[in-house]
Amino acid sequence: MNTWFTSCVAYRRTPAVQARLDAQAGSIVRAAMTVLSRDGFAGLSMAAVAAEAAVATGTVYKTFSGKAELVTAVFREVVTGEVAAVAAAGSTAGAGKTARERVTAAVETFAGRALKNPKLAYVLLAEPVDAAVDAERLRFRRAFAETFESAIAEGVAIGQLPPQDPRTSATALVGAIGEVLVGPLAEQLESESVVPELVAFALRALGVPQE
Amino acid sequence: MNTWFTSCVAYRRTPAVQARLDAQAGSIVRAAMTVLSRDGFAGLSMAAVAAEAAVATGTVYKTFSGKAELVTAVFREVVTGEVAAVAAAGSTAGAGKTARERVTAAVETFAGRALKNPKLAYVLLAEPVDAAVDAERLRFRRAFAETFESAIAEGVAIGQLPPQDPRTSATALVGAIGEVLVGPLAEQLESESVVPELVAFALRALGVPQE
DNA sequence: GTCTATACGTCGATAGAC
DNA sequence: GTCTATCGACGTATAGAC
Repeated sequence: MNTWFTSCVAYRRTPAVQARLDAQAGSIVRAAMTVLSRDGFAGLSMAAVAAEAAVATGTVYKTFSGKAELVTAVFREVVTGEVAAVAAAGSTAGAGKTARERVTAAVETFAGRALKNPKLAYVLLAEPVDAAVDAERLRFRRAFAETFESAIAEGVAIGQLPPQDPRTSATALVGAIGEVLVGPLAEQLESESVVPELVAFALRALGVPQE
Repeated sequence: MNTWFTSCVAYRRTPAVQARLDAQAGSIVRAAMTVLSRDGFAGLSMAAVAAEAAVATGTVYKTFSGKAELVTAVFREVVTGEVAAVAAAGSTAGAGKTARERVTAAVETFAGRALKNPKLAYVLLAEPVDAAVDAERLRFRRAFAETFESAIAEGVAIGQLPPQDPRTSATALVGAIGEVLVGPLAEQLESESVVPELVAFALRALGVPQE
């Protein structure tokens, strides 16, 4: 009668098993990213992810309680990477950079990465899906804005940028870039001129001195 | 047994009846706008709309096949009005206006109307709902961008604005304004300074000469 | 309005880990 | 030997086609 209880306590998840489970979770998320980049949310079915990860559908539910959880996990994973890339490009780390150089680098990174992976970018920015994804997008946009905000604040502080509310300018810039990219991304055309136009717009908008 | 069939064929919709049906459709749409402004999409149930319009729920289905159709009808109705207001504000009609005056008027109108009716603006711009509404939003944003585009093109043509792609700038501006408004709208705070900040951002972004 | 098809989530069986 | 992770097929709901 107590056999279940005692033996259950006796069983412990060993480090090896835990590591394997963790690796599996990572593998499933990566598979989902692959599917998302290729087929968008429209193609992101549990079956497709399971197939891509080479596991059974039931196995996916061991790590994610349902599709919603999987979707948000993948979304966050991708966004984290994108934000990090843009933050690095616009970072103050390379000291001695002018505001012009930093803004240019950040915008080019943002837009350039999007245009190199248009399907994924469209998915992140605009593909009509559902309320849960919309809510994630709001967070995503804010995360981007925050990386811009500190850079702008510093530019204003050291007089390289004219007086302005860094939070507003950063938010506006993220909205501007996102909105402009939606068109080209939706139609899969990589219009060459869009990135330079966007950089010029951003430089003017932040009041970066000409040349 | 045939009574239904014969009377159906014999029955013709008179102009008076048609007019009443049209009026009722308009009344239902207006009721839906009221509900939307007050409770957002979350409160936009067929029952709530019917109650607001003082008709039975079944009556709503006479003019709209389902909730999706009602939602898009209302969305389009509201958007048409907003676009017209902004277009009028930034219009070339008042000839002799400088680019600065027109940009300022358009942005102030856009943002001002949004902040006067925050719930409705939040609904139009950002409230997470579903794919159908998201798709409508994309059209909505483009409609706005087109009104800005012609004004910018003219400003560039007559040399009041520096060379730039009017389509890109217009799209970017719509994205910027929308993104900035989402924050204040979501939290129902009417931060005083946001409109002037937004105007300043827009003037810089389009390259309007200082003062 | 009905019908089909697609996809989510579950369940029992099997194989392997402890 | 016991327990658990994995598999894959099935039930069900919903959306889209005719």
